[in-house]
Amino acid sequence: MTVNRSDSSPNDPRAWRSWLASRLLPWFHRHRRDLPWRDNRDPYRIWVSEVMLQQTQVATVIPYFERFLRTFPTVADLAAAEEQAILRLWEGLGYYRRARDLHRAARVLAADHGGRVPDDPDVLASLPGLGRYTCNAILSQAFERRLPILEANSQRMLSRLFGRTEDPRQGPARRWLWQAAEDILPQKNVGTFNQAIMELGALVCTPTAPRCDGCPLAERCLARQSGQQESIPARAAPPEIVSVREIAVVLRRRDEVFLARRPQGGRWAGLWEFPKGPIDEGETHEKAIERLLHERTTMRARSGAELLTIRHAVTRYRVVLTCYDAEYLDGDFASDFYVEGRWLSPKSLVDYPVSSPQRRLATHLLAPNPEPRLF
DNA sequence: AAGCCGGGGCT
DNA sequence: AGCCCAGGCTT
Repeated sequence: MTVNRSDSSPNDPRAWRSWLASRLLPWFHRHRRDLPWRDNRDPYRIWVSEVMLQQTQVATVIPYFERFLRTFPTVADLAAAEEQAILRLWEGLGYYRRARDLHRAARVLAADHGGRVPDDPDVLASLPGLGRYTCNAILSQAFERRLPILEANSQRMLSRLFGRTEDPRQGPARRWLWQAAEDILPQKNVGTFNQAIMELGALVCTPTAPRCDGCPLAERCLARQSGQQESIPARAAPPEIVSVREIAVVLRRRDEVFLARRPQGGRWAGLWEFPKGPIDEGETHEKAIERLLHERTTMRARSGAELLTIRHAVTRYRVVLTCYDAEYLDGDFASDFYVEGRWLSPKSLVDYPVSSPQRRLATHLLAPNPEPRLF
């Protein structure tokens, strides 16, 4: 068996293990924020917090978390809830599939696992919404399982610590970072250690202007030694701006509102219904929309000033859209209109003081003869 | 591997 | 006005 000589290299994360724990754990003990999901090791609390924290900052999550746990203190409470009640508490957090997955997973646990969050990686990983990060975060924090985590904070912190100049989001670098996150795990206090890494990333090793003066790892940080702490992690290359043909439309028929959209280069794959419930059997969405619309759409993909133009002839459907610089359209025919800015961004629509962006949109669209508004 | 989901905070 | 955030799922 050959020995990988990198094992003894100073850049081998395994060689940093004891030093890291000795620097990180005392720092965390001193600087850790008092966050509501740190009150105890209840795996359900940790689970909910981890899901809410996905792509969402701590300060945003706190009030949602507290309200959520007051309403649904246990897995059983969550499992017994209506999805709409859960979504209502989620309004404003975004990524609403997280809430639906949380609900579905709670129902599985209530039905098959006695309403407990199991100390079992295979069971956890089988639940919707629980990927590698979230599973390991729960298992390490609630059950002291020796498993690594890698998310935005630790990814940035480890990239700097080990002087990794490549894009940490790309495959090989990402695999290296996961391995490093595993290699540096101490034998004890794994949950605390994982939290300490993230806390350092959140409080000290920040995306811009890292506070190296207050960093317990500064003396060995390779990025700092080479003055690259500001340039690591490498920025993702900005997405190439490509002109694509895309079309979007909001349809209203009787009391039902539909939002339809053709994804980039694809066929009519996306169609959501607002507020909910199927449209009539017998007429496919695709057929109806194809028939209704003659698109003249040029839209630059993702970001930048966009132009969305829709031409259509309406027969059975009524098309309603109120947005920036757009004309209010209603009736059996419609003229051209376009939306500038993000396509159907909730903020570009009416600021309606009710419920989620989706519901806000739906409510607005369902209102009789809404007035056009400029933003 | 890339696209998609999303509102809010920060510079 | 961008960039970023305690990611996961789908294609």
